[in-house]
Amino acid sequence: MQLSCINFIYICIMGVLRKTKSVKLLLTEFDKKSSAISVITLVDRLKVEMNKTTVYRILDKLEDDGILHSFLGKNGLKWYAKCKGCSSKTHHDVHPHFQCVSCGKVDCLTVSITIPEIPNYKVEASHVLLQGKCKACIG
Amino acid sequence: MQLSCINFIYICIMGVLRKTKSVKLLLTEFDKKSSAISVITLVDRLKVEMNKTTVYRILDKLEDDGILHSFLGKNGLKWYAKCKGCSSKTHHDVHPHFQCVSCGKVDCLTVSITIPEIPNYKVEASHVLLQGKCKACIG
DNA sequence: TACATTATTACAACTGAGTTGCAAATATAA
DNA sequence: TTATATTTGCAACTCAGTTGTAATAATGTA
Repeated sequence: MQLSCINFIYICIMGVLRKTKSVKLLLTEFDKKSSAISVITLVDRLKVEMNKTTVYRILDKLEDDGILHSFLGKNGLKWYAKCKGCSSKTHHDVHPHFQCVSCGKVDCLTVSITIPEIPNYKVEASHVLLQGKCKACIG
Repeated sequence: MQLSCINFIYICIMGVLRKTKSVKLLLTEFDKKSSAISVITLVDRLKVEMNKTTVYRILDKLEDDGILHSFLGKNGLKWYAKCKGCSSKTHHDVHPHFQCVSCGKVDCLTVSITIPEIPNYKVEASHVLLQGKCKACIG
């Protein structure tokens, strides 16, 4: 059973993040969709309910608290998705992301990509963005 | 023996790219350094010699002609590096890039990273950005 | 419930990378 | 040298993301 964001936030220790109307609305967006959402989409979708600054600041805090993780899409735009098993201390979401060139959708992939040992370099983090066609767009 | 950019450009078929003073200056920058250079660095370094619009437009053309390839760094900023064995038709430079968190330097890595087959996804391109410490910053 | 404290929000103004339109300048071909 | 096509500088713009501040709302405590 996957815990919804809304439920999760009521259970987990959220640091100093308050249960405001804006926070709840934002989390509801991530409950609706399992795939990632770009910040510009969120700002546009919630423009009636809240200011774009609020969106940016809440997303930033939710990431700090290990509820969401962020990454950059193919144009350098920021995306967010739900974390699975992250804490505020460590983000375990170092997984690849897939962006469909047809419909633009971005998914978190569960496959793990092996980064080989590279002489003279000490690799500490990896960002893998794959592009191609998603299931719906292949047919 | 590695051909310098300046020499390379005189030999290769460059489409409709003209040998202007600005093009030569830009290519000289890539001859000086073997690692990648960010656009903002280039714009700043060449601000006396040319307009930033010129920098952006020349880089764009050099990429089209397979002389340079571009990718996004950790902040979504654009970087360029010399291509090795690319033509204007196909860019072979689908290699990982490494960005040092200490000094900010970005290198093209020669290692190849295997992207596994992913069910329901047709992967067409991959962007891999590794972060950590480079040789100079490990010690 | 009421109050004090602290976090959050809206708003407007800003930053900075990257883009666009256009007239003037320059490279190339004839 | 001239005609043609490309390139350049400039200014103004776009747009994602940030910052300061005053007002507002959530939380803890009495």
